[in-house]
Amino acid sequence: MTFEFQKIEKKWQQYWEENNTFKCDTYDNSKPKCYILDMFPYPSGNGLHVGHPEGYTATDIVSRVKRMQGYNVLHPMGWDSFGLPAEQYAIRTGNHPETFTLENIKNFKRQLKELGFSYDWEREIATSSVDYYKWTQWIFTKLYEKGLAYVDEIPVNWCEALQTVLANEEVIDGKSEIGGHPVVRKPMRQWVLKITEYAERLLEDLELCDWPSSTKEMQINWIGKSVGADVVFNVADTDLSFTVFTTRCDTLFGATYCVLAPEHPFVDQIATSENKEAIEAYRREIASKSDLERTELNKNKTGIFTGAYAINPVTNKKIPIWISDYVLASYGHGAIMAVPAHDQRDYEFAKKFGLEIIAVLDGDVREKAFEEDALHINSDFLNGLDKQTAIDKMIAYLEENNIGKAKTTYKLRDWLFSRQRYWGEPIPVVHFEDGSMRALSLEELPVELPATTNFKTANNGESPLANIDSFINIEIDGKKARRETNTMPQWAGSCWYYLRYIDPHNADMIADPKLLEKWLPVDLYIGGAEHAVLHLLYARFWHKVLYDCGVVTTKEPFQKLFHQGMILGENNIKMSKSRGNVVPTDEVVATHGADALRVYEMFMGPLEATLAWSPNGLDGAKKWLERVYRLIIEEQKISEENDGKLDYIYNYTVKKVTDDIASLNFNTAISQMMIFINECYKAETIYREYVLGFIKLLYPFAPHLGEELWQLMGYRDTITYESWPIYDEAKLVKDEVEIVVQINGKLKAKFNFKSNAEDAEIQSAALSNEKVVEALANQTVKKVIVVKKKLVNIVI
RNA sequence: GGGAUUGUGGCGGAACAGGUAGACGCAACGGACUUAAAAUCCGUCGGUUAACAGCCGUGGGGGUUCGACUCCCCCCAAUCCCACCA
Repeated sequence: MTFEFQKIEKKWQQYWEENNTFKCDTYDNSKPKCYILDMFPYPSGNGLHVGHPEGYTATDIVSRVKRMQGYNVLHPMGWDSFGLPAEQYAIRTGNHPETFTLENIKNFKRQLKELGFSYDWEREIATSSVDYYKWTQWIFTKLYEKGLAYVDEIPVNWCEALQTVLANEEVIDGKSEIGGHPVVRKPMRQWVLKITEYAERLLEDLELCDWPSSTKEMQINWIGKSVGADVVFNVADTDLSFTVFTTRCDTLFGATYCVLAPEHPFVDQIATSENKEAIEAYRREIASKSDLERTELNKNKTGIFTGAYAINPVTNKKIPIWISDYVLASYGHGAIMAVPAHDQRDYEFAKKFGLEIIAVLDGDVREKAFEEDALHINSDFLNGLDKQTAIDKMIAYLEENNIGKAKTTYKLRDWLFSRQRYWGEPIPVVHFEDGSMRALSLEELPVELPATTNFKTANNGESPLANIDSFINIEIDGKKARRETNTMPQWAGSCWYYLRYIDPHNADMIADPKLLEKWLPVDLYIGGAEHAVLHLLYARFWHKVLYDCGVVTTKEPFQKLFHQGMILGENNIKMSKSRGNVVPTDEVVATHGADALRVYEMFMGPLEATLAWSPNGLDGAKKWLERVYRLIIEEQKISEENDGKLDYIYNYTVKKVTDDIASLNFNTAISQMMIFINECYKAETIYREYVLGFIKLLYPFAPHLGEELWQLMGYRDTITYESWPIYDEAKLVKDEVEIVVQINGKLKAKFNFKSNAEDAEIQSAALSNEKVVEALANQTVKKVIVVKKKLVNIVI
């Protein structure tokens, strides 16, 4: 008889549902809290494939163990349900995106339930439901009030195919992240969030986060702090001046020319008439190149002389001002001072156009720029100084003479926050006829999405909401007003969802402050590494704003973060519909069951590893569960008496599984359970207590089978709140241990010896070992190294 | 170009405050049980070899050490992130 997983899994899923087994009472303070969170999914029309449940299984295991260890566990799930696919579906079919979204949610929910995850479904949220996005809008009004949300006419990434604006983060190599459509620059009125104001805190507080170092590294790079100075250059024979940013103001004596970004508006003011035509031509050439081409060509510097000269503020020499696309308009001031002797890019440019190269650091600049550290030369008051001293002195000089100052810049840009889409949170702002505007108050929220059947972008690229007169034209404060028609990007809802789970049905507040204080931060957060800089940076930003508003009391939202790896198709390629290598969870659940899927995915390898799907491996997991079932149900070996033979292996297994789960090493936890089961097959009898303990260890991984076996052992209630097994330290001490004998580091013999032996005893036992004596014949022993309980190494 | 991570059997992976390399599983092979197959149970399974003797083996080359998958230096390869960032 093998166990009928379909029947068993259904049975327990039903039991959990009927008994509300995983309900979390957030007000219950009798136990310590533990908040375990998954990155919630976008409910796509395709449903779950086997890649989805890897992270969900990991958090589910931890949640189930924590419950058994006496924690009050908050383990919720919801839907990141605003998004582009639903909108595109709506445009295509004319059906409302909500209908489509709700259907998908229903399907996802069914699938997640069939995988046996222990979510408290009473806390389910969806970012596209009015009850939820009312509070997303409320947070926006807080941002607005703090001056962190502003309108600007800025060149944006416009995607013609998607008819929308994309954030820089959503554009990859000049193409949209979703769909790979071409993206062009176009000036438009946009809402922008001042994330740059939080750059320093976002950087500093990474220290507080127990996160993978690679993720922190990516955020650090993304924020891109660089410390340097602004230096003001006057334009010769005019009253004009411009500012450059440099990290090496100490090399200012070597600045022999300046370069402006071609798009820099200042260029038009200073360019001499004979150069204007060439400049325009150059600009056109640049504009026609994609970003990719621009970087590809970076070996060959191009540029045009403007005809104007700047005055080097320390040498007072006239130096030419050029334009070149190697200077980016979007970074710093879009202008640089060029020090060709000590910057390879400047060096190449200077060589190509025959510009002066003056070494100000003591190094060889004949072949290439000298970019190492050295003492200063040709630098007047900086001569003989090292880098840092020279920088400090130069900054002091600049500030004294009012020609520059210390400055820190960040690569991080303000967050382009508006989208010209229907299926998103309407930005809760109204515009009056006099040009003023205001954010709506809490009483005026939510701004609901109006019903419509036309989901296409309005002319001139405006949101579809601009087509709906009844939505736009309102009267407020006794005046005629127009509603803002832009909506928020998909990231908005996911910036704060972890707060709402804590108090999901609160109609008066975002959440009860007492609960927020108690439950934050999230103790464990698991999700894909692809969110390392987008979602995880935006959410941290909003959290800090809410911290400043007094809504939350922790500086950071997610204490421990972990990224699960990707599951590739059998052919070692990323699963995708077009490649036809997607394995849907429904299929696996039908043929192997949820428990087998969970055990297999956790056993495949380390949680963070990217691994290929293997049907054989899945079979193996199922067979092992059957083997466990047979052992307990059929073998008739269970005894009320303990013969002691499994003492060590049982206690070691409890310890190993407990420790491995704590460190998220699920693969080795499972292998240890397998070893235990193998030992049980060899044993004559198995002590009943050990069977019960093992079932508890198994339960978080294979919850349906765990519950079933628990019941078959005679218990009526769920195993969910039984206490986690404890190991007996004393039983982990062996009387005898195996001692290895090496000669010159190579294994020669092994023998068993009492574990509490002294070095001398072990040594003499080793030296009198038969094999060792044989190997040592005619050799002189130089030295003997003894490691207690482990080995003896004889040097000859 | 910069940064990060990773290289272990036919395959996924164990083991690293330096101490028996290859746990556990998959595949393969053998045996038992079957009329037979599947399933199951019991074995074997890095290479070389007649050998459970010896030798060689953790991407390659050096080094430190009684002893190195583990530490140090130099290469090589792969993956990811950033990329003319001043």
